[in-house]
This record gives sequence, structure tokens and C-alpha cells, in this order.
Amino acid sequence: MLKLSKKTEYALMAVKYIAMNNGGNCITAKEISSGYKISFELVSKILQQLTKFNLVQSFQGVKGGYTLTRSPNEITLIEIIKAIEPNYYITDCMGDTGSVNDCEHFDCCMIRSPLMKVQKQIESIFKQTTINEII
Amino acid sequence: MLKLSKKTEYALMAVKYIAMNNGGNCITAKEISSGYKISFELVSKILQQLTKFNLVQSFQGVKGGYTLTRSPNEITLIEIIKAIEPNYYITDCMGDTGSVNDCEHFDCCMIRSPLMKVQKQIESIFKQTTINEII
DNA sequence: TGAAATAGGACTGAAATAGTCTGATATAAA
DNA sequence: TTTATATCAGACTATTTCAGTCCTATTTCA
Repeated sequence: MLKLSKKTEYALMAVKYIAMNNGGNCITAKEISSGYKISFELVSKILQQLTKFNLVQSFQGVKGGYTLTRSPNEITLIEIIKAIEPNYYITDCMGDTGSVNDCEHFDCCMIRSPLMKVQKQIESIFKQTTINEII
Repeated sequence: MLKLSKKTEYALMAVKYIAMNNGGNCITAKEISSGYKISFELVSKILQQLTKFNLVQSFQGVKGGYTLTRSPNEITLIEIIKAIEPNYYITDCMGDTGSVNDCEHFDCCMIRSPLMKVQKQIESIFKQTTINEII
């Protein structure tokens, strides 16, 4: 279906929110949740995931929250996608797990390598787009 | 998930098959089905869809089958995607149905228009890729 | 008339997504 | 030391989408 997941959308919105309210203070999941009307639990999960990928830094406890680890013009779309989307390849056989040999169609259908080229081009777009551009 | 559907993959394979075996004769769904080991019914459906979008021409009855309506270097990836994928936009709010007003997040979250730009870039890749390149 | 082909709608099972629920851990402040 | 407010984390559920199947009708050639 060629669609970014809702989670990725929310991740972008969350990162944007943190970037915009960057007075040095932490931004809480609750703030983002109510600011954008997204389920609190969902936003939390996404922020935790972004933390794991070192895109945001978390602070626990009272007065805790999240800050960006880098400036918005140093964070690219591809990093967020890779952190959130379990699989961002345009076909299954391009993933880490799906090897060439998994293809059951006519000894690997041969549309794979041209599509790989398309994949690379799409990734290059994601690499070029920074968070700055979505603020 | 940012993935092309299996149907689109099969559509590409089918179009490729017809393009390669272009001795002027029709290619039947059965041929493609057994050649690529794809379910016959599925291939049929896909070819019917491609027919509706005038990418292939169908001939009914005995000796029937399919031919391309244009030469492979005149058919682009975007045309096949548009014919098969019900929704090829990277977010929901970009579709024909999903208007700006449908967005429930903070008066249209504002990541929409920068993502629209990304969408256009991706489409431009699909427009540039012809069937010739996948043969 | 029969065989071989496309046309097309209804249906099902499986997989992915979106979202919820519950409990644990950490920390600042009263 | 207690309490309120945060993050952290895993299990769970409902919904949607996708892939594939089934069945029937229609067309065409020999």
C-alpha cells in the first residue's frame, strides 16, 4: 500500500513538537498527546522507540520528559522511519531476512533488482529530508 | 509499511512477461500463471484491472489473451501502481477522499504539506521508471 | 455445440496495524 | 519517607488490509 504507518506520522509530529518547543526544557509525552490529540499510550510507545534509536533523550521521574539528541536539521526522515517502521522496503525480498533465495517466483522474478534501484532512490529522498523541513 | 502490494509485484511481472514474449500473439493468464507460479485467479484479476486502465488489451474467447497497448518504454511504473494500488499515497490525508479537513490532529498536523513534497518526489521516481527497465 | 478464454462479484483466512491495559521503575518535591 | 508524576515495557485486543479462493457468466473460435 506504500504508506507510512500512523506510528511514523505520530513520531514525526512528536519530534516536531519537541523541536518547536525547544526552550531547553523537557517535553512530556502527555503534552504531545494532548497537544496533537493522539493517544497517550501510543505516543509514549513511540517516544520510547525513538529513545532506543537515540533520536531523543529521555528523563525519567517528575520533571522528566524528552529532548532531541541533535538539532532538527541533523535528524533525517530516514532515521525516524528506520526507528519506527519494522520494514520499510518496497518489496518483501529486499529486507534483511528475505534473501534472494526466498523468492518462489521463477528463480527470483527479476523485477527485484530494478525495484532495488527504485528503493534506493526513495531512501535517498528520505535521507535528504530533515526534521527542519517539517517544521 | 511503505510496501508495494503483491498485486503490484505480480502486475509488473505479468506486464514484463507479455513484453518479453511479444511475438504479436496474445499471452494468456494461464501462461503467466504457470510461468511465474502465481495463482491463476489472482493473475487474471490483475490483468483485468490493467485492462480497465488501458495498459493491456484483452481478447476474449478461444485464442484470446492479452497484449500491451503500448511499447514497454512508454509504460511507466506509476501507471501500473495507479491501476493496482487503491491508495498509493504515503499518508491517508493525501488521497482523493481524505481532505485536509479530515485530519483530526491539531487542525491538520502540519506535517502534511512537507510530506506532500516527499510524495511528489517519490511519484517522480515512479514516473521515470519504465517497463523497459525491468526487463 | 463444446472447449478455452476473459469478466467479475462474493467470500475467507491470515497478517499487519492501531490502540488499550496493566504493572514496574525512576525521580523530584513536599 | 512518602507521594505525585514521569518513563519503561510487555501482553493483549479490535480493526483493517491483503492475498488468495470459489463460483458463475460471457465471449469466441473451431
